[in-house]
Amino acid sequence: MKIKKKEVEQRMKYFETVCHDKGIKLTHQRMEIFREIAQTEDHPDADRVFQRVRGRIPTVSLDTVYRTLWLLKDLGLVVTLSSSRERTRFDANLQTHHHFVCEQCGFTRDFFSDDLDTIRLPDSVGSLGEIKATHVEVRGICRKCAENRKHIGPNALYP
Amino acid sequence: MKIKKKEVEQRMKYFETVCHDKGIKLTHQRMEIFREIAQTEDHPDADRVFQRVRGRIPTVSLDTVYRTLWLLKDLGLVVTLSSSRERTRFDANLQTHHHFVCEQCGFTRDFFSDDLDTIRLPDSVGSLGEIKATHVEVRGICRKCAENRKHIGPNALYP
DNA sequence: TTTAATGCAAAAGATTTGCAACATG
DNA sequence: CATGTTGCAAATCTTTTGCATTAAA
Repeated sequence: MKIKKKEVEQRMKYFETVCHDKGIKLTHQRMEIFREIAQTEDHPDADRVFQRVRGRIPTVSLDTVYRTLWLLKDLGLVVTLSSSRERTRFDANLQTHHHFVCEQCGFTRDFFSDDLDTIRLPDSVGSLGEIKATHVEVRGICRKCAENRKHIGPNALYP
Repeated sequence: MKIKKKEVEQRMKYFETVCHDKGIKLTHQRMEIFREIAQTEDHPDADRVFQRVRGRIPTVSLDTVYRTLWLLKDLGLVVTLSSSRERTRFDANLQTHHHFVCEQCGFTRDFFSDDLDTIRLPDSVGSLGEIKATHVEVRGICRKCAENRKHIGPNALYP
């Protein structure tokens, strides 16, 4: 599904502003890679972005796509589905439950809530398909990572 | 964090029952791999399971761990965090929103809900760390996949 | 004894890195 | 023009597969 042209233009403008403010060069590749994500609602992965951008810049390389994607994430211009650069993780707890995940170190802990288990979803969701399960993912910074940051100072990128 | 011994025993019992009922052989490796996930709350990935099981079965191989993990998932004995065997996917929508994900094909669509954006989390969550974002992941089967299943019949494993 | 499961080694996939050439500001 | 960015090729990491051997039922 396509995002409205006007919205895409706004996203591009914002992208350009952020890059300019942070002294990040606005290359042809970066613009097309960002545009690709900005103009679709289907949340492509790196390879899909690569395939599509290649249609417009035939010489673009996959590693540039990867580098740009993580850059965009660091700049806060895109978000990732499924927390981070993580491998698949397994859980033997079959009760309905939810997760807190640390964005920094991947620390994950279950939590339980009857309220959350019974949340009502908008009707529009039901029309997308048959719903099997609903669960809540809370992303944050765990205590240990917060503690480390304090010691190192607020500007440390990787504690 | 460790799961209570009694709970682990129950999970093991259930695992053994399911394997027996489905005619799946109860090998030493499978038992230790399942036990590893059943006895911890930290949701290990394949390699972490491998490292830990290796402490007890030094000759176990990583590919057996992978095969067993996916088998356990097919049997419904474990669940995976972050939907499926997917690569990281990117999203330029910075508004708070939620996702419907098809378990079969990975089809993903945003949805919005003021109710969900303001859900109240149990206090226990706050004690795990600083909360940055909360979002709801709905897993299901999209209409297209449901349609395909119908044509092929209810027993088709992979339409 | 029969059949499925394992371990090995190798293949296939995905992502990252070093470096010379190049483009942006 | 200076520096950051790209593309390439190669390295690295993760996951899967084919096949002979082994073990469960």
